[in-house]
Amino acid sequence: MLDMKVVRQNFTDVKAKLLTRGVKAEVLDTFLSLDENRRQKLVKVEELKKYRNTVSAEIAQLKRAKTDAAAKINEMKEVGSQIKVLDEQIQEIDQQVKDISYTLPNLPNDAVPVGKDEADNVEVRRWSKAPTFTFEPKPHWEIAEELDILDFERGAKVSGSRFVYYKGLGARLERAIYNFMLDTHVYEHGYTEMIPPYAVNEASMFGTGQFPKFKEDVFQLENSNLTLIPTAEVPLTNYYRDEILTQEQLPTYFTALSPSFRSEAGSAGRDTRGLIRLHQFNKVEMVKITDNQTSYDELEKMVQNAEDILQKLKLPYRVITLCTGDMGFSAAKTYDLEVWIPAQDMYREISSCSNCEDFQSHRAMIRYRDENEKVQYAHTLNGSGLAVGRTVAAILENYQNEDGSVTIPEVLVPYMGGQRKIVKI
RNA sequence: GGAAAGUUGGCAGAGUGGUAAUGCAGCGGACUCGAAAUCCGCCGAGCGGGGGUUGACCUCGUGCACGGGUUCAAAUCCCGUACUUUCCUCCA
Repeated sequence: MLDMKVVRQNFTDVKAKLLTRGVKAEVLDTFLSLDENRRQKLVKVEELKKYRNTVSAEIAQLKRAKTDAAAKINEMKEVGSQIKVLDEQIQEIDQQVKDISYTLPNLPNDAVPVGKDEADNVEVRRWSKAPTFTFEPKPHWEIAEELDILDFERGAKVSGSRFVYYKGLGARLERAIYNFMLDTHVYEHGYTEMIPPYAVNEASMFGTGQFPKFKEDVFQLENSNLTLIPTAEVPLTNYYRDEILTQEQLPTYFTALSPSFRSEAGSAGRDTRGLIRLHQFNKVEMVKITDNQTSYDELEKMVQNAEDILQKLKLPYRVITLCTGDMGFSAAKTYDLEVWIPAQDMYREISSCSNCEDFQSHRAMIRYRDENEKVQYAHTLNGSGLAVGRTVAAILENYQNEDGSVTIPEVLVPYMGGQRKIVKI
């Protein structure tokens, strides 16, 4: 959520920036005039309330002195009804202001390239080269089904499309990967390991920006206000919701493995096969809560933490900066990491690291006291480190051999009980 | 799922209709070589306005879990919701 004062005082600038994110100009103009109107009425009603407070004190005096106060009481009845009318009007305007402000995306950082969609994203760097195959590389779902380590058919039978069973060494591989990721983040990158709730309440979904705008993207539990988390970012970032931290608590680094549940409404027909787009997938998430000075340094470090995983796995990838039109709702700046998927002959997103600046902390009220004891909004960052299912897909494809077997990346061998290869039984 | 109690400032804890005691903590000062103890003074979040500065400040409103209601006036009365704790039941 944007700071109302910032919007008001820098309206032209804010408007220009939000237009690059697809917000309509008239929405912003309405927003500004509603705010103006609200403040005018607020001044009036506050004057009346001040008057009421004064006279009420007088009434109390008269009552104590057992004097007649009927005249003042009658006057206050009138004032009271005026206050009520104004309060109702203000409340109504307030609601309209909120309805708009809840759906306005974050302001892009100045360094973010302006653009319409993913075609305007900017590549920052590449690491390693796509492997060359002496045979036609197969898509990961074919490799996996031949090795009997993934079962999409039975996933569909038991749950529906976009659900899968990992089986045998497939399940073992998934577990090896996320243990490796967690160990690396905890023991090398300094994150605190968490196991968060996998269902969260409405306030938490609002806090990180999923609600109210993106309700159709999630699985809502019936007859409750609980939602299955679409990412561990939600419970991790909301950990400090409605709290004021001390500066010593910052920066805080959290990491967690969790399943992520997404309805994938509107993506029918896309990535219908394989591990790329499922209703449920595992992800190791990184979240940082920082002060408002160091968050961009922390973002760079977080991206490096994610890259470190890919480098240790020796998976070719590239880093891109998302343009204004392609960024997520809460982000001020986002780097995506895209891993090489040989069978598709392209890079696919495997991590997304964002600095949300104070956008989420305004919603979730995550604050800290600075060295002057002043309350400041914290900055929040989140990034995948990494999407586990997509990592499995990348490994199966990049490490596949002509005979249908898959070599285990060196760094995972200890996590696989010494096993170096997955072969057909 | 059943029953009861509770939710007040950083913490503890009063307050059953007249506008939030008190203690601890914190800040400033005195005493002291310094510290502790003691004494004196100050301070109660947060949120939203207005004026002013540009982020020293002044001022008002709001604020006693949240949302409504009654009243000239609500922490106090009424209704609803959430959460916490304890007991019972159930259960990995």
